Amino acid sequence: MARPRAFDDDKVLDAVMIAFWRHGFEATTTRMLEEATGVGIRGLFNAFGSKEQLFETVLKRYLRNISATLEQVFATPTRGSIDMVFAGFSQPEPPDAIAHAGCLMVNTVNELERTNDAIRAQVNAYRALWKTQFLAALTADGIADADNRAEFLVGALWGALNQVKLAGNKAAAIPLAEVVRDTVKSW
Amino acid sequence: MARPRAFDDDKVLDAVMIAFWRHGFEATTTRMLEEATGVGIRGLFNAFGSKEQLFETVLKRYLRNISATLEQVFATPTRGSIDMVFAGFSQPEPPDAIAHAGCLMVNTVNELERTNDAIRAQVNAYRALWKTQFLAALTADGIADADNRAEFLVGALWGALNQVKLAGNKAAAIPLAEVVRDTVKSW
DNA sequence: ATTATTTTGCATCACGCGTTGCAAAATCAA
DNA sequence: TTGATTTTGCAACGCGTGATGCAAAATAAT
Repeated sequence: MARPRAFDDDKVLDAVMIAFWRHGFEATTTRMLEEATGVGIRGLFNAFGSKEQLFETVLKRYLRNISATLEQVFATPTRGSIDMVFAGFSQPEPPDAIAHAGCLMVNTVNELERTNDAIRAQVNAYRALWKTQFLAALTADGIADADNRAEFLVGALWGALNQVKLAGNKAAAIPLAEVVRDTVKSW
Repeated sequence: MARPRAFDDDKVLDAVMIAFWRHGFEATTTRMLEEATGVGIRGLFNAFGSKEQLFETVLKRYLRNISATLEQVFATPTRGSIDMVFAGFSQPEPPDAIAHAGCLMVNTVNELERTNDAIRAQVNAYRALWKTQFLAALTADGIADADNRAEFLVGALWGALNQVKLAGNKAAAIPLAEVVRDTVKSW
């Protein structure tokens, strides 16, 4: 019927995600996307719409990825699940990872007013996802003041990720993470 | 000898600071600065240099402002000083304040690679300022593991400010702040 | 008044941005 | 092969950006 697409959508979206992750929405130019994906901008726009729609698609993908990981970690929600999250900062990252760029969603917070409502909604959804999981773990372990403490954990996590972005180094958040782990243990 | 400047430098820098605070460095255009200050861009550039230099000047000003406040709060550093910081989220803000925009320095983290080294250095200095004060308070109160805990407090504070920016509402960080206050009390 | 010096407003510059028009190329059912 | 349909690459567009050239305006010492 028609000419088939010459590139792998998943691979391209991953490359786009990394580009946005590293540089943010605004600072990532369409020319950079071309270079990162190896696909002409005409092809990208034809397949995924505008730059903003592309960003939206990528955020959805990011949310889905993390969500899948969280479902495993919090499969049986306990204090230990929370501990695993913050222990993650101490684990060395593979050389090809970009965990040193912080978190795509956290980084996006500062660009909210420059993007659309759908994007704002996704950042909020991401935050809500974390809170839900933390809350489940605290509740399952019968910990008091669970709601406020879940909110606290989300905030601490975002502070850690912000610090990672600032330092350009995942390990920079280890001291913070350690105190959080101790605090959770003490609840 | 020469024609005197027609505007008040302090007032202008305050207006510029608010503009950058609200929208970030990149998203604040020179035209917006004109409107915010009532001064033509030619006047601004003539007085303060380029947009980047202007941002640098404003960051320095911001750092100095907060530093002065911290010196008061931590004049006699104790647990209570730390408590005051996080209790601040519960205090209603005057209608003209822009505390709902989070913190200029925290917001700037995401723009670091798009600006120069001097700006990166100032953000780091700001973070170091907070850590120093927290550390002094913890040490003065003879609290163990002071260094890590000071790091933790900075991270928690930045997470809170990031949340404020996301919600556009200072009160959004209250649950987090309350847990931090309790935690500090328990040390 | 004259002169030296700085500020100011206007118009404008070159540049990079996101996006699109268009026609050639590629595919596959008929 | 034909024809319908989609993708692709090239060039280009309009727009907003940070920054500047220039001359008029404003000051204060001489």
